[in-house]
Amino acid sequence: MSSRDYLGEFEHIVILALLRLAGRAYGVTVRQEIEARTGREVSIGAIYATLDRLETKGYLKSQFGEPTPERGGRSKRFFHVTAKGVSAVNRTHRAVQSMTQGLDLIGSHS
Amino acid sequence: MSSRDYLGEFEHIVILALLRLAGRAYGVTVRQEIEARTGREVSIGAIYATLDRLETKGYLKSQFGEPTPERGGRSKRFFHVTAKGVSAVNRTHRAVQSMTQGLDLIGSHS
DNA sequence: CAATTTATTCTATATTGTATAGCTAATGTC
DNA sequence: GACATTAGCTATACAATATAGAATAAATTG
Repeated sequence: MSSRDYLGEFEHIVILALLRLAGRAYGVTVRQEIEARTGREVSIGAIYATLDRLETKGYLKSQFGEPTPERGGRSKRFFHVTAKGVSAVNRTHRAVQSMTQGLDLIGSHS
Repeated sequence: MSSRDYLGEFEHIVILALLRLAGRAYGVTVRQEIEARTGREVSIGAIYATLDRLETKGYLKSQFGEPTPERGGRSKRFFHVTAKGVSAVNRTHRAVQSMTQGLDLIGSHS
């Protein structure tokens, strides 16, 4: 465990997108998945910046695939989560869960 | 909803601490609650900086209480979460949940 | 090879995360 | 009441994360 042990808010979302996209995760699909699921709009630049950071930390790995026979289309960079990345997700989840334990939320707060 | 709609990772933890501490949340107890629950050590400065930001965004409010009759017992600044703050927590939770839906985690990833 | 398309990289800036040091207001002691 | 001691809060600074937009690259087609 290095200096910052918990995933940032957006890092968390991005890494979850990778997990659910499994073998077909690359910039564009990651963005789509996040937008489709959460309704949150994010720039493609934001996606890549985060992917790069996560890879640097060893939570992801990536490799370029073969270009697909579509109009245009340079080759995609596919990402997958490492075991270390999965640990980070779990750690982050546990932290929130421990703080949420026994709270009802949706409360009546002024 | 303004520019950044989701709580940052630490903001999230801090606001959850306030919710569970209810009427007795102030700098010191917030810090204790987080450390006790998550095992995560945070400086008191980090706590206040985050509380101040959350208050600026309207997610919290604070007021000073009466000084307590202890040695050094100066008055505490008590914090409570606003309705807007509760909404932010829920929004953040929903985002993660929508991304987690149907994932097993604890997976076998390389 | 120019135009078009899909995808990635670069760059720049705002917001968050985090620690340390310093300041204030209480109480206790002589 | 001057001064030490204590609990709690503020100020400041800097590193890391979030985010957008423009620029660049690599394919495909006529």
